[in-house]
Amino acid sequence: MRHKDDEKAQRIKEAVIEVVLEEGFGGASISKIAKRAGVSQATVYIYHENKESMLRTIYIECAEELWEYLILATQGLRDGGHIIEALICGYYRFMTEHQKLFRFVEQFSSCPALTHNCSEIASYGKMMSLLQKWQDEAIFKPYHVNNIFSMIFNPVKMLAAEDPACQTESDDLLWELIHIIQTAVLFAP
Amino acid sequence: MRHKDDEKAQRIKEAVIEVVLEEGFGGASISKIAKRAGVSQATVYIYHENKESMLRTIYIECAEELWEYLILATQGLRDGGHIIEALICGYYRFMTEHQKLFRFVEQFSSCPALTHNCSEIASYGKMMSLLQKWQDEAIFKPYHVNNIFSMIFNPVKMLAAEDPACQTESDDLLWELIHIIQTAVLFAP
Amino acid sequence: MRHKDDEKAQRIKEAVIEVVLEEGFGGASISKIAKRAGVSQATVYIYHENKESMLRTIYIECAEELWEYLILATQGLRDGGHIIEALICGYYRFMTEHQKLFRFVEQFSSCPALTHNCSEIASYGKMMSLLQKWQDEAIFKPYHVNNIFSMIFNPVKMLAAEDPACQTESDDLLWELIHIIQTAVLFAP
Amino acid sequence: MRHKDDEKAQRIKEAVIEVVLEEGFGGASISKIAKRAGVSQATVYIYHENKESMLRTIYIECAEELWEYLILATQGLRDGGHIIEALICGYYRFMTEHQKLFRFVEQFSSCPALTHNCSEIASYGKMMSLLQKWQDEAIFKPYHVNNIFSMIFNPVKMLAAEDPACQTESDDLLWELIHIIQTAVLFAP
DNA sequence: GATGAATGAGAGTTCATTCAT
DNA sequence: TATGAATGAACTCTCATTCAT
Repeated sequence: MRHKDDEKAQRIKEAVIEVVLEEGFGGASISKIAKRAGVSQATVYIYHENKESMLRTIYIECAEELWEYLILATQGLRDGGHIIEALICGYYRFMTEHQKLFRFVEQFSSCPALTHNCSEIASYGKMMSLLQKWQDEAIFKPYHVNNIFSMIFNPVKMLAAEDPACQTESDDLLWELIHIIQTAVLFAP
Repeated sequence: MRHKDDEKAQRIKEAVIEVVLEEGFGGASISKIAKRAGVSQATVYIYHENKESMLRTIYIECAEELWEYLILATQGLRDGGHIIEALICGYYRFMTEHQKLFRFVEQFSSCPALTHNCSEIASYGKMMSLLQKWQDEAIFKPYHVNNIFSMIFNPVKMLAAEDPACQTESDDLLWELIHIIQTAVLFAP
Repeated sequence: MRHKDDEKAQRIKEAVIEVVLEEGFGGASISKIAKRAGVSQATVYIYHENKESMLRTIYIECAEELWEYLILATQGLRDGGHIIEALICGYYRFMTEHQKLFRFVEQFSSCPALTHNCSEIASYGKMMSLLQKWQDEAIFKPYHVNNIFSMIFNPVKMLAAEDPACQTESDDLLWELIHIIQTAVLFAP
Repeated sequence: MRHKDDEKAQRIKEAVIEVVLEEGFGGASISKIAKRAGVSQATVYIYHENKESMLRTIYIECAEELWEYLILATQGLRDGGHIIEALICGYYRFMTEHQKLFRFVEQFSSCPALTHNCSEIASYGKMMSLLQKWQDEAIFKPYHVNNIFSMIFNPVKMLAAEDPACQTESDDLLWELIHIIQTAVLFAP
């Protein structure tokens, strides 16, 4: 299961994401994935033990990528306003710049039948610890960290669904949202 | 495709929801659904034209149920604080009381391959209009209605994922959340 | 199994013929036939014991119709030339005027799996006897009656396949064919 | 859909022909065909895209075989009497020596629902050209080539239906038929 | 006489997976 | 490492047929 050709592994990963998004988990067959990746079906089994583990592996990689991106985006920041701006903007930027990847993660994580043994996303845990740390430092109001998390990351998701044509309007919504969350979660200056 | 036996239709609907939640959309086969509903596979096709339209029909029914429930919960309310409380509490109550149904809707709506022609949920539109009306009446702060919507309904979803054992903790989180949103979206009293 | 509504029986018969011609025997399902006839599937079983016997019954009716038509067309004729003209012309006329019915018979009779117990077409036997009688009367050359039969009825079939647009050309072919067969089967005048 | 094992392809072809003859097109299921060929159902789909194209492909192969056989049988002949003898005898011999194959072609070609896009039989066209050539050389009487074709090939078909027990009687009929057609289509010597 | 509802059986097709090459 | 060929199991869906109304 160790591989020579990392480019082939990458092609398979992209194929999985694209096919899942286009056809749903039901329609994402090894045959379609292999065709899209330009390899034979048997080759897929050189890089992955079976279909389930393939999906899980790729999901975890994608989720890690998302949270690591956000952790990086806040590195060194100490001001609450900047932190929230960095998180929401970063989340939004990731969403738009890696649309497929992001949607794949969303779709996967909302399916209990798939997620039920995928709590192992390291950088998600790291992000939770960061939030906790910032709260310990009294950067946020003294709310439960879960609620802080929800307030920061859930509302912005809706912008992913928007018509990507109206870029300007999306930007307006985004900055308004940042302002709302800042006011809600931070102490007045 | 016309029916007499509404109880059979109901059994099929429940079976669909349960099987989808247990096995995901990929694993939800007609055979499993029929077995769970206690009818023959062929009978499923008396009540639904095909699998895709079956899933869509049931999804729309469930989504309508959710939003109608919330519309009812706010009927007659005129105070911003009460409205937000009713919406968030109602959402939470619906989530816990109709857990399967709710999770089915969530899972379905995060799958683009399925949703792509399901924008036809009437009472979702009605809810948006209500939000707009309240905002026209200056009950909410003058934010975009989309952001209002996101703030109210997205954070509370996270509570659905919580361990349902700690009822008390969930309640704490809920009331804190209501308070946060009220402060964020309403004018100070 | 005796019926009131002969018009319904007729509608079913026509539906069978049309559906078989359009979809082949493989695609001719009771459901399609019933829909085309404007009755319920169950009603078909009031008029026919089962699918196989339905097809056989209708086939025999159609075949009888064809041969009876030809027997009538030669009634009273005593001259060889006229007889052959009447048979070939009659066959051709039947073919074009009852195209569906004729093609149904052709298709059915070339399928051994269906015909294997349908040798019971009375007027086909009568036609063979007529040919035998005419030969006994030395109207035809002293060939085997089977060959006489083949010569008269098989070549003309090909005209059924022709482009029905070129009516004139078909007519030309027909009259030439009649002439050929007359010369081949009759004594020179 | 590319193959290595031509013997397997051949086994499938034979299975198709046999099952179609025994059960008709309606009864010829992939499952029966696969069982008869000694392969799994899925294997059939390695050699053929789907059932319809499988039947069509095999039909065309068989029809080509028939007409090529007859073209070969007349190669080098220049005398009208010999040509007609070769064609009718050849047709009859092919019919008896490749009975299954022949009946399969007959049954298939009389089913409009199947044939509707199978006019692509190359050697059938070649045979028509040959007939035309012979007629241009004044070997046949100046009849339409379609009628010549009908006269030569249609009557002999009937012998395929005869009880194959009476070999002697069949031979009698055959030679008589050849004589009839020769007289009809050729100039008197 | 007529039908809507129901179903077991089976249709064609695709699945995830294996293995010899 | 990579793959074409192979397959048992499972898929969605339709079949011919029955029966209570």
